[in-house]
Amino acid sequence: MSAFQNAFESHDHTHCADDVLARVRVIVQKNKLRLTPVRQRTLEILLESHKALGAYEVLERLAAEGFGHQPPVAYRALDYLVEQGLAHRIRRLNGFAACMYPGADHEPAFLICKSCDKVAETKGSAFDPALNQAAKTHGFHIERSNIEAMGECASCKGVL
Amino acid sequence: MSAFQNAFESHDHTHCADDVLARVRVIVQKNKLRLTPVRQRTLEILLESHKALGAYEVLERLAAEGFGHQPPVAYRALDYLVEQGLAHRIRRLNGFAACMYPGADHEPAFLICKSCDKVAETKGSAFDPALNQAAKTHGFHIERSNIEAMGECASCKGVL
DNA sequence: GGTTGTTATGTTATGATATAACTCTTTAAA
DNA sequence: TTTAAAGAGTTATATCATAACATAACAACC
Repeated sequence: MSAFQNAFESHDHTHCADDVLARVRVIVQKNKLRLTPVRQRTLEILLESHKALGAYEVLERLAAEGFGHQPPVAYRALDYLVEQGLAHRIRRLNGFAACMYPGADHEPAFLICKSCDKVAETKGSAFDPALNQAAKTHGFHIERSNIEAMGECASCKGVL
Repeated sequence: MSAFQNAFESHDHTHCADDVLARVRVIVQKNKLRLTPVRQRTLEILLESHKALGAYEVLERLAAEGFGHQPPVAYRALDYLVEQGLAHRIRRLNGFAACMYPGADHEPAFLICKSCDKVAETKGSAFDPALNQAAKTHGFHIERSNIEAMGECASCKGVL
């Protein structure tokens, strides 16, 4: 089973973000997470776009809204969200993006458009089969994995 | 077709590294690459271990051997190797590792052991099927992709 | 073989990303 | 209502990466 949140197509983004937030609320209840104001707001900021934001971009926003002004404020909130599976780190961009499938327990994979900078996440539940096979054969135990694919989205291809 | 250079198992590493270097020499000839002293030495340094090295670690080594002392010296050599497919960037570790399959035109995937810090590369030629499928369906054109899996290797599992 | 455009190497300086270490506050639980 | 733990804020600094510029080496052409 697989799903794909097409960040690249135009869509009702308010609905899209609200939907994620609603699912997050359920998880927060269920797992008794402490989604404090900074953390909640950080998640909302990530959800405003399908782009990966740098910690300092997030910090700027938080500071402007009356939260702390120093890097650890943003990093801590972001790290917490990542730990809880509510956000992902996009290494290639030194950035963070909200998880589009919170609670789904998946190994995230991303399509990153080099032109519009947006990031789409797929919810494939499993590790890459080839890598998984190689790992099994050699006794390597995979704990986490992630895939980042660079390229160009349909909209941007059309435009160029 | 798939292959796996098991960095985690004990092996004749001199042979392992020499073998890669031999294949690199062929590629250099064929593609008329300019594998200058800094670049060659940088590659050799990466090949000394199966670990990903930070640019500043490489720089220290280069500087000690009479090359330049400033960050761009290392970054340029490393970037060149990456561009030519002779090395890979391991984002998760902010590091670089020699490519174990130079010339094979593959989408690299890595197993990274959290205990011993070594990195093994698989040579699966293609993109992850699930992601590739999602991309196709939505008109996204993947140019490059990479997979990084964290976990623990067989040797380390045994030790712990 | 010298001129010339290109690539490579080195420098200084700075930008961007990330964390350590500590203080005060809030929260939850005894 | 005290108290231990978690959170949020601070200052300072570590780590990773690149911009911009000067000099040297190379190769290709007349």
